[in-house]
Amino acid sequence: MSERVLREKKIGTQIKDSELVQKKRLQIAMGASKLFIKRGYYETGIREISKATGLTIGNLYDYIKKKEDILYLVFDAFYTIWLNKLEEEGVLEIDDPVRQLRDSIQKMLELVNDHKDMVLLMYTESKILPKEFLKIFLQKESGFIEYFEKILRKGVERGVFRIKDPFFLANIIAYLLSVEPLRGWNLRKKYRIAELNELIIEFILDNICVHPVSGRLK
Amino acid sequence: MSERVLREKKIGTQIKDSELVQKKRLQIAMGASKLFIKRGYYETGIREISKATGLTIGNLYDYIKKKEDILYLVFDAFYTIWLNKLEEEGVLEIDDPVRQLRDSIQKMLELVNDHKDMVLLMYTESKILPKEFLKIFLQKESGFIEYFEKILRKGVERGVFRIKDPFFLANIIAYLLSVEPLRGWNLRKKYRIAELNELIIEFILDNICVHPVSGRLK
Amino acid sequence: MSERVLREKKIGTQIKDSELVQKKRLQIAMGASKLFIKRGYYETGIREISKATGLTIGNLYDYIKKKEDILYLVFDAFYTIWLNKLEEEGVLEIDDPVRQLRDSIQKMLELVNDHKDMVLLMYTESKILPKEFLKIFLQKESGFIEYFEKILRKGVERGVFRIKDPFFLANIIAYLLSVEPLRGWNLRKKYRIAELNELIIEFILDNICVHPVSGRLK
Amino acid sequence: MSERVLREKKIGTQIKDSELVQKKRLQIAMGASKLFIKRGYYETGIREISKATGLTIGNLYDYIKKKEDILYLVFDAFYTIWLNKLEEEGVLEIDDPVRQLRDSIQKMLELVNDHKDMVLLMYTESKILPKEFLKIFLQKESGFIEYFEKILRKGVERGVFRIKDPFFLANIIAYLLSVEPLRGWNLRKKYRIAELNELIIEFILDNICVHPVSGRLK
DNA sequence: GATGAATGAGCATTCATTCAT
DNA sequence: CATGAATGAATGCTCATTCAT
Repeated sequence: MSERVLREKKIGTQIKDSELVQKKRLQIAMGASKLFIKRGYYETGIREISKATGLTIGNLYDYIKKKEDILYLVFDAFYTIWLNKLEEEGVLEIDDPVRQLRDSIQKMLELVNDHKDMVLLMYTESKILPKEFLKIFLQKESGFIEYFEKILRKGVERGVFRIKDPFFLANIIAYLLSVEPLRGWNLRKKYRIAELNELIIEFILDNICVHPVSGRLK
Repeated sequence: MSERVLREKKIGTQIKDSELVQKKRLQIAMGASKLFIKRGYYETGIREISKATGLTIGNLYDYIKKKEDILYLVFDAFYTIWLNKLEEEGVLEIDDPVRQLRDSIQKMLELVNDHKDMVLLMYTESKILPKEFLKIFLQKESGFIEYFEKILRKGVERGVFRIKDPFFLANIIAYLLSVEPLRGWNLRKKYRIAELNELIIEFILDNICVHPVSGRLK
Repeated sequence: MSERVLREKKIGTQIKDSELVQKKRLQIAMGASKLFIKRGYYETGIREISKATGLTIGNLYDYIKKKEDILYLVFDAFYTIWLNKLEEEGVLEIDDPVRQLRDSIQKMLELVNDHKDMVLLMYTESKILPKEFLKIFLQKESGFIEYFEKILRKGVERGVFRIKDPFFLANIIAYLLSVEPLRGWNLRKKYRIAELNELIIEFILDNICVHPVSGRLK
Repeated sequence: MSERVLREKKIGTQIKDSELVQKKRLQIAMGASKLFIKRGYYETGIREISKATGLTIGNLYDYIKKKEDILYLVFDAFYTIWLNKLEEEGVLEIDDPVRQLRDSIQKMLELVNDHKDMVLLMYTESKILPKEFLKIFLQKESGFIEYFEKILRKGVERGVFRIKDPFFLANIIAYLLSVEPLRGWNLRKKYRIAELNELIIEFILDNICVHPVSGRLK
C-alpha cells in the first residue's frame, strides 16, 4: 500500500517458538475482536477473552504483557487482513486513475461495510492503545491515505482530475469511507448499503473529474 | 433548530426543588466534562467527579442514578450550549441559502474547533449512554442534520444549488464538520485550523453551487 | 526515650475523621500482627487480614494504600506500646546509673520476652517496609540505642562504669536484648526465661561495672 | 566441626546419576543465592532462578520438589563453603585456647563480613525452610556453637578463661558474630569493618580472659 | 534427561453504589 | 438535603508447578 516500511513493533513474550506466537496471537485477536465489538474494550474482561480464545488466562499472558496489547493485536490482525484483501482485488495495479480511484473506493467501501463494527471499534477505542502502538496504527493509516494521494496526483498529471489539494482530498476520501460506521444510524433510515456506496462514490468523483463520470447522470 | 419537540428525558431524582436539581446537574456536567475529556469515561472515577464538582459522593447520587447518567448530563449540557451559541450568531435567520450555508458551516467549524475534545468524546463514548439517552442524543443530532437539509432544499428551490440528494448531502456536511477532531492527527501536519476550515467550506460549496463561490477561485 | 522528635510519617487516607482513622488503624495493626507472626508477611493475604480485623477489604483500603503499610502500622503500634510500657515502669527517671541500666535491661528483656514473636517479625520482615517507613523505624530504634548510650556516659562520668566506647556498647546491649527471639531455639534447651535474663544482665554488667554487682557473685 | 553426624537429608529426585544431581544442585544454589540476596526469597521467581542458573524450568524441577528446597540448597552450599574455609584456615588445630578463640572469632568475622548479605538472608528467611530442613540447618548451627563451647571449656580447664557458663557464652559469641549484618545500619555510621571487628574481639576476650589480652589496652 | 508451553488458583487492589447519621 | 464511611464483587495479572514431547 505504501513503500514506507512499517517496522513491526513486537509485543514482548517469553515464548520461544515464534510460529506458535503468531498462531496464538491471531487466535487471541480473532476471539477478542468479537467481544470488543459486542461490549467494548472496557466492558470485556480478561476472563471472557480467555474463554473466547480458548486460552487459559495464564497462557494468554504468555503472549501479551497487558490487556491493552490485545487491542493492538486485534487492530493489527484486521489491518493485515484488509491489506491482503485489497491486494488480491488487483486495484493496486490499475493504470487508469479514474478507474483505479473508483474501484479502490468501491472495494474499500465493501470492506468497511463487511467490518463496520471493527471500523467503529477502531475509531472509538484506538485512544486506549499504548502510545507506541497508537503511533504504528496511525502510520498504517497514513500509508493508506498516501495511496489515495498518489492516485489523485497521477490523475492530475494525466489531466483527468481537477484537484486543488490532493493531500487534503485524500484525507477527506479516507474519512468518507467511514461514514456508514459512524453515521449509519441516520443514513440507514433511507438507504441500503449499495445505494449509499453509490452515492458516496458519485459524490467524490463528480467533485474531482474533468469529464463527468457518474453513471446516474448519463 | 428543529420544530420536532425533543421531550426531555428526565433522570430520576428524589430531590423536590427542581431549580436546585437543574443547577446541580449543570455543576456535575461542567465538572465531569473536563475529566472525561482528559482521561475518558472509564478512567474517570466517581470520587474524582465528586471532587471536581464539589459535591460529596452521596449528594452526587441524589441527582443521578448511575455513573452513565453523568455522561448524558455532559453531552446534554454541551448540546444546549452549542445550540444557544448558534442562535446568538444569527445564522438561523439568514435568508440567502448560499450565505446561510457558508456561515452556518463556518460557525459550526469554529464551534467544533473550540470543543474538539468534547466532539471526540461524543464520538468515542456515546456508545456508553443508556439506550434511552442515546436515542435522545441521536435525535438532537438528527435535528441538526435536518437544519442543513432545509437550507439545501431552499437553495435548490431558489436555483442556486444543484444537488441530487439533500438528505445525503446534509449528512455528509454534518459528518465533515468533525474531520478535525477525528482526522486531525494527520491533517494538522500540514494545515492550521483556519486553512483547514477554508478548505472544508470550499470543498462543500464548490460541489453544490451553481455559480462558483469559492474565494480562491476568483 | 529520646528528645529527638520523631515526626510521625502519615499514611495517606481519604477518611476525614482522624480519630476514626487512628482507631481503625490500631484495629488493623492488632488484627494483622497475629497473622504476620503466625505465617509471615508474604504468606498472609489481604483477605485474611480483612477477616482478622473485622474490616471489609474495601474499608481496609480506606486506611492504607498498600499492603506494606499494614506492616508499618503493626510495627508502629508495638513501638508505641513498648515506649508507653517503659515510661510507666519509671526506669527513665532512676538516677543511679547502675540501677537504671540494670532495671532498664531487666524491663526490656521482659518486654522482649512477652513479645518475642513480634521482635522476631521486626528482624525478619522490616526489609519489606517502604523505604520511607524503614527510615522511621530505624530512627526509633536509634533513639532507643541513644537511651542506653546516655546511661552509660552518665555512669562513666560518675566513675561507676569503665567503658571504652559507649556508642559501641549501647549497640551491643540493644542487640543482646534480642538473643532470645533470635537464638532462643538453642538457649531454650538449657535455660528458662528468667535464668537467661539473669545471665544476660550479669554478662553485661560484669563487663562494665567498676565494682562487681552481679547477684550471683556475692 | 562436630562429632555429631549430620545425616544429610536428601531432597527427592528421579534423576539416577547422583554426581549430576550434586553438580546441578550446586549450580542452582549459586545462581539462586544472588537473586535471594538481591530481592529476597518471595520476590524471586522460579523463572528468574531458571535464567540465573541456566537450567530450564522443567529441568530445575528435576532436582528439587518445591521452591523452598532451593533455599535449603543455598543455605547448605554456603554452610559447606564456610566450613571448608575455616578448616583451611587451620584454626581448628590451634592448641592455645586464647589464640584459638581469638583467631576463630577473627576468621569468622571476616567470613561473615565477606558474606553479610547471606548471613542476613539466613536470619530473615530461614523460617521459610521446610521443617525437616530447618532442623538440619539449626543442627549445623549447633555444631558451630559447640565448637566455641569446647574452646571455652579447654580455656577454663587450663586456667586462662574465667567463665561461669561456657554454653551460654558460646551462644553469645556466635550471636555477636552477626552484629554487623543485623545492626550494621547503625554501627556503620561510626566504624569501619576492621575497627568494628577489633571492638567485638576485645569485648569478648576482655570479658573472659584471666590476663588482659586486648592489644589496645597495652 | 531436557524442554518450555500450559495451567488456574490465587493475589492485591479498585470502585460504583448504598445508607446510617 | 448533605455527608462520607462502608460494602464486596470484580478486575487485571502472577507464578509455582506440571507434563506432553
